[in-house]
Amino acid sequence: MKKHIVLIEDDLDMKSLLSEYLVNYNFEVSDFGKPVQALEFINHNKCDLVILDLMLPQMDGFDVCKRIRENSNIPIIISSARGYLGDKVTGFELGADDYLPKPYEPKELILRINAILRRMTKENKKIGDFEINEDKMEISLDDYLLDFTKVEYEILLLLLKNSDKVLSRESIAQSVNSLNYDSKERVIDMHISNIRNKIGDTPKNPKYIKSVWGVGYKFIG
Amino acid sequence: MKKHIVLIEDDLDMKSLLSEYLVNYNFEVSDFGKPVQALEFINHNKCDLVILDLMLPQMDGFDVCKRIRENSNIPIIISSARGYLGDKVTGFELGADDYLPKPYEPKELILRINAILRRMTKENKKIGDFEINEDKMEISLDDYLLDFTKVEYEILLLLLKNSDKVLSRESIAQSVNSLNYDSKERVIDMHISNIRNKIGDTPKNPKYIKSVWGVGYKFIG
DNA sequence: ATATTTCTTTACAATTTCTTTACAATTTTA
DNA sequence: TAAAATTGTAAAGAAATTGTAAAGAAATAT
Repeated sequence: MKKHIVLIEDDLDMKSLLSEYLVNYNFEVSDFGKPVQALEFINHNKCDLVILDLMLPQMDGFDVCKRIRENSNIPIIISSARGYLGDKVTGFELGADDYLPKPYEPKELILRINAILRRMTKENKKIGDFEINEDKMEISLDDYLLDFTKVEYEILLLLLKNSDKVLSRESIAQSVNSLNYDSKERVIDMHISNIRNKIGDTPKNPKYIKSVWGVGYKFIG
Repeated sequence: MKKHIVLIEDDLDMKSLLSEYLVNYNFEVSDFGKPVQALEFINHNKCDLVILDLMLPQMDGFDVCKRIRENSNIPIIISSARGYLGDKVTGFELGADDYLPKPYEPKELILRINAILRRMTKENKKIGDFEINEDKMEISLDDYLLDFTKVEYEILLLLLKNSDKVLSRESIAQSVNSLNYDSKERVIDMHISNIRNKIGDTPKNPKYIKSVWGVGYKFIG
């Protein structure tokens, strides 16, 4: 699936140029000249990465960075004409993931975007006793290939990729394609129950999938 | 806990200089002049990040990068005197996480190390003897993982985050999701009592949660 | 079209958590 | 000091959540 990039850049030419470039590299791009709108957008949409230019009119670029970090953990690449170390320090301290001094070659931006996204979308093959092959849509446990339905596969994959993290039923439903949370909530419990059967896990004293009472489920990594 | 960094650099002066610098920034450092030994080390020890210099004698630097990636997902920062885009492309394609052209300011290396490590290890918050992991919804006391119900967890979290501040029962009820203050006020007292039991605290002469007579409770930070 | 598989809903028992009550102990107020 | 207010908590009751069998609906394959 296309990764969604938010571009914050006040120079109109630069904005459209970069935007186009990113689209050519198969990213979905939402570009903003005004940080306020960008912040609004980030808080209400699923985005994968922010590219933030430091020279912005309304608001200090660092302030934007800080404001993004207040509500979100989304990766941020700061690009700036100012290459001073002090600016870099500030940028990283505010939670930026990379700092790219202008002028830079667009290709390098792509490289850095991909490097960060690669980390984010844990393409980890082995997680605990499980082994994932996303191409084949297969998950094995202790070298034994298990047979999951599509929804079961997606739920287990999500749990595995978020090892130890508590996932609410709602967030599971949202993440799992083809599961809408209009459905009665018990759907997910049912799938979890079936997954547990297939991986030989028990709800009480679980080895892999733990129920978090009143919240959801988590994979024990 | 100290993060363990593997430094691969064949220039002896540079190696010891950088090594010392990193140690000053409170990293644990293992430095290697020969990549073979570094690879061996990485495969048999718990390391958090690799700094790889491209100018190496025995083996092409990119080859080292590739070899590391065959067995490990450890973050790699490539540093190189060659700043050509082509080298960057190769580096990132082989799975590097950052590419830092020489000469660079050591401080910038630190910034980039920290930026990457921040992503890798969602660090637990420590407050006094307590350690919080909000993703996992877990709180430990003196490294001992405690088992709380949802409401208990939320109340304790609130108290911890407001160390030394007196919280009224009403404000606790408001902050804690799923607790409405229509309930009789004693609900919170009850939860506090249960929390105290679990963390081994006594109402009189408390170590952690102090009752503030006529007002509410506070965590003693 | 029919059979099969997968997904969703329902229902109910088992379980866990939350709330209330009640009373003793403590602290403040008068 | 006595009365009033507040706190601590055991125990009981109420409410909410979970597990899953079974049945129905929807999608997919034959």
